Amino acid sequence: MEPIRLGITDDHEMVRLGLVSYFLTEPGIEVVGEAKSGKEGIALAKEHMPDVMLMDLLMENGNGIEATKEILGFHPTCKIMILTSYYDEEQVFPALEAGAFSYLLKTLPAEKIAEAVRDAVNGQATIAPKVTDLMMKKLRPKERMLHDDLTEREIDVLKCLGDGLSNQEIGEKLFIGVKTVKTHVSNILAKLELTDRTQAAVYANRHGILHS
Amino acid sequence: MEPIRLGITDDHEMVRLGLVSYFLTEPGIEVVGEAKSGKEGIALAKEHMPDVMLMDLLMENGNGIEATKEILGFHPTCKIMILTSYYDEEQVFPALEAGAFSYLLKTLPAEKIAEAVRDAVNGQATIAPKVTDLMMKKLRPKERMLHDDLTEREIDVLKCLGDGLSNQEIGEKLFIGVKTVKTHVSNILAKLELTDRTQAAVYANRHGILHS
DNA sequence: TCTTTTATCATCCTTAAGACGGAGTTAAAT
DNA sequence: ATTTAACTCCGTCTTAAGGATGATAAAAGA
Repeated sequence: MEPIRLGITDDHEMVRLGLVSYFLTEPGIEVVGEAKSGKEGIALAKEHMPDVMLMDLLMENGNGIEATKEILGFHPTCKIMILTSYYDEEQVFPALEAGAFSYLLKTLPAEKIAEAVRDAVNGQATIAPKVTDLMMKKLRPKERMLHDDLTEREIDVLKCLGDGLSNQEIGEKLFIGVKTVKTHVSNILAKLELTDRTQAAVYANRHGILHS
Repeated sequence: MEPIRLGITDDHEMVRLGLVSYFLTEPGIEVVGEAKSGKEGIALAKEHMPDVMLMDLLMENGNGIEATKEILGFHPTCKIMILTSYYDEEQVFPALEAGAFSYLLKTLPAEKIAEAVRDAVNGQATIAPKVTDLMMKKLRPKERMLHDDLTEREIDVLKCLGDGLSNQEIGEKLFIGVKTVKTHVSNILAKLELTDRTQAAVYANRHGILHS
């Protein structure tokens, strides 16, 4: 049987070293190339068309998510396996949306990683338990936020309230009249079931409705 | 010249592999042992008394900071070099207080790590730039908080403001008259250089002045 | 002991806030 | 074509908020 052709993209030199040295002793898996950035990873994939690519996420030059999309563009059967230290929501979902096949944490023993590589070739994805937890949390119907009912403009006003601005100041900031602001504020208070702008300011701050 | 005797404590198998395989090719540095937890690291240090120990921080069984303290207890000349992925305040300062000699990030190329190990033996500490940034931030005299001037009672009132309570409600909660509350609020606004209760509420929330 | 700070309550005055109702415009949805 | 929703603006009315100022009593310092 042909060995599995594996690519490695990771900006940590030691991680690359560790993986390479491990897979040297691992029969059936051949490391066909290493890359230390997203860009290099893309080039590597183009050149060697590996069966599986181990891909770090946070890298200096072109992140793993972009690289994943790119690679799948010209090599759609490549099994791209995210191998990262983090498991933030910010990372996990974009990565999976980009088409990553597996999602592993670097805490995983090398043996398990090799196993996951073999599984990937057989169509079996491996997702780290901590990541599945996150997915469950995200996928379960999230509670309806009161402020989902707010219109865009009302959100604008609420953000200003969250900064402690007066109606006058809000009007100047949003280029609308004070009366208009008062209307928005009243509507906001009604929708959020609050009694005054101070509570609205607290609401905005505690729910992270702030100027981005 | 005797080779530098190096210990490695890290729960990531790949990192250990990477380090070991790198130092195999590095003259003058000999890896005398590996450990995959704080506890193992302590045992390793006890057994081999290495000149330098590369130490991860976040590990399952006994973290790197505890291990650092412990090891320096019986082997005070050991240069313990933190090698971690993170650089939170939460990690950096306890680690340095514990007696860690250097603080490196895993993003560092292997070559630089070897260099840092040699430097450590010669008494030259290496601290990652991102970490020194943190240190500067922490060490610079922290700005006087405006609310240091507030009296206890005013803090009580400010906490209530932070919850969006009206003067009436605050009075009921603190068992004082509305007039008194107004006095306190006015004093708070003057001391914090704010214009109204809404800004005070924002201040309270953003500075974490909340009911504990 | 004398002074300062803190906490309490008070009066007068001004105004920003907010409720309520009405209305015109645009854009999207039906 | 009609309805609905969103954004805008206007006026009236009521009240909570807040500034300025003063007073009293207890506690803490000097």
